[in-house]
Amino acid sequence: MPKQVDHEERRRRIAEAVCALIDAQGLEGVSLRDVATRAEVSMGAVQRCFRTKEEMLLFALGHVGERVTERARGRLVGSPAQSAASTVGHVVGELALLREEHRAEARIWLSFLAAAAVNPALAAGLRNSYADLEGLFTRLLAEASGAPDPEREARTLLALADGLTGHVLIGHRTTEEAEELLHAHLAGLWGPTGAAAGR
Amino acid sequence: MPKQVDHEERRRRIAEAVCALIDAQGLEGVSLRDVATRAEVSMGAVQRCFRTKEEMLLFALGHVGERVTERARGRLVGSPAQSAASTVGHVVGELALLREEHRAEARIWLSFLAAAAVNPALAAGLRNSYADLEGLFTRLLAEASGAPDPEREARTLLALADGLTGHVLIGHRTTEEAEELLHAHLAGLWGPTGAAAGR
DNA sequence: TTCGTTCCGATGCAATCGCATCGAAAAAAC
DNA sequence: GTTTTTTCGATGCGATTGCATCGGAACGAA
Repeated sequence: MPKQVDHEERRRRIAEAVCALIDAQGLEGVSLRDVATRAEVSMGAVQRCFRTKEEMLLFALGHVGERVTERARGRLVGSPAQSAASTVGHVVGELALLREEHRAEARIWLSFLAAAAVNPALAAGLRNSYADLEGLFTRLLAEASGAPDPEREARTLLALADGLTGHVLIGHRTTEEAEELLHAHLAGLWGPTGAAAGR
Repeated sequence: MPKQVDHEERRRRIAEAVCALIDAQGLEGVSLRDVATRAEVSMGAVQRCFRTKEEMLLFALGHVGERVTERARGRLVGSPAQSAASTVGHVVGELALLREEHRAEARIWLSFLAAAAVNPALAAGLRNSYADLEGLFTRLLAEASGAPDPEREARTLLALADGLTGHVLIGHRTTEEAEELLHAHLAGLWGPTGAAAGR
């Protein structure tokens, strides 16, 4: 009893459309009709995939969350031989979503963050991703730096990256400035005499 | 030819209503009708005060921006005799919008931030407030710490505060955790041996 | 008073929203 | 081949949106 089309694949496709729309016009600019058009499916298809709009957004949130953490994790295991310090720099750079190519994801992330402030379900979804990232950072910092409290450093780093991302998005900070600030902060982590991460 | 009612006063009143609505349901939940109802004025009044909805939102953004920077500045000059370190701690604590009483402002701020990512006019408004805050922080840090680059520290601090605020809003971080991280970061500023700011 | 101008609140309107429903096409069962 | 069941795309519906328009109240000048 094979279904006519792969449902999961379609959900993925719709999630991508949602992301594209959020990137272009923000969360408020996302209507079911536009999503259907962008995903090149009928409105009925969208409604069958997701019972309600909120359910759709929630899935899309999980989708980008997965992509982001996946990429950070990939960066991590992808360069096991490098110095831990350099690895931290790379992972954070990836995570901060500063690069132009990830600007879209940053906008999407920020939209969800703002929406989550008044929507418990979205907040729960976001917390999952944040917990993952924080754990990843903590483990990374634990083996990379001699800091006595890697968890504290990871939490600080995560918040700093998030804040910088927002500042870059509204043009209050350039990508270069943000990266420099991030690297300077990291350099301060392994003692005032330590060498900064590459770049 | 005195106007029947004070226009500026009314604009203020409407801005407050906008803020209250954003706090409760986010930016998407703000309609002209709801604003009028909340501000206890007619819809026509809202329309005469602001030609368009965007103009209204822009004014509201400026309104909260003024409130926030004003409060931070007030904190600054209000305690000139204290140690600079303690002052920094207080100002940042105020700015981070962590306290429950300022949670509403934090939500509003975050909403505008997300909207600004896809709305140049709002972004410009936000940049003004950020520039003010950054200048304030920079001057404060310059005379408070012996750090060689107070501007860098100010920028980092601002981003960290913003990031933490977001994390608190979605429940990924408690207010206490965030304050502790903020203070720990500050403590690291004036040399690893320096005393932390008061609490 | 009477006229003319200005300001006010209320209502109208076209567009769009999320969601429910429907007939037809396809698949499965027999 | 026929019938039954499921899945599809499309359309309908009530509600809500931002904005435009309208009749009347409030004021100053004559």
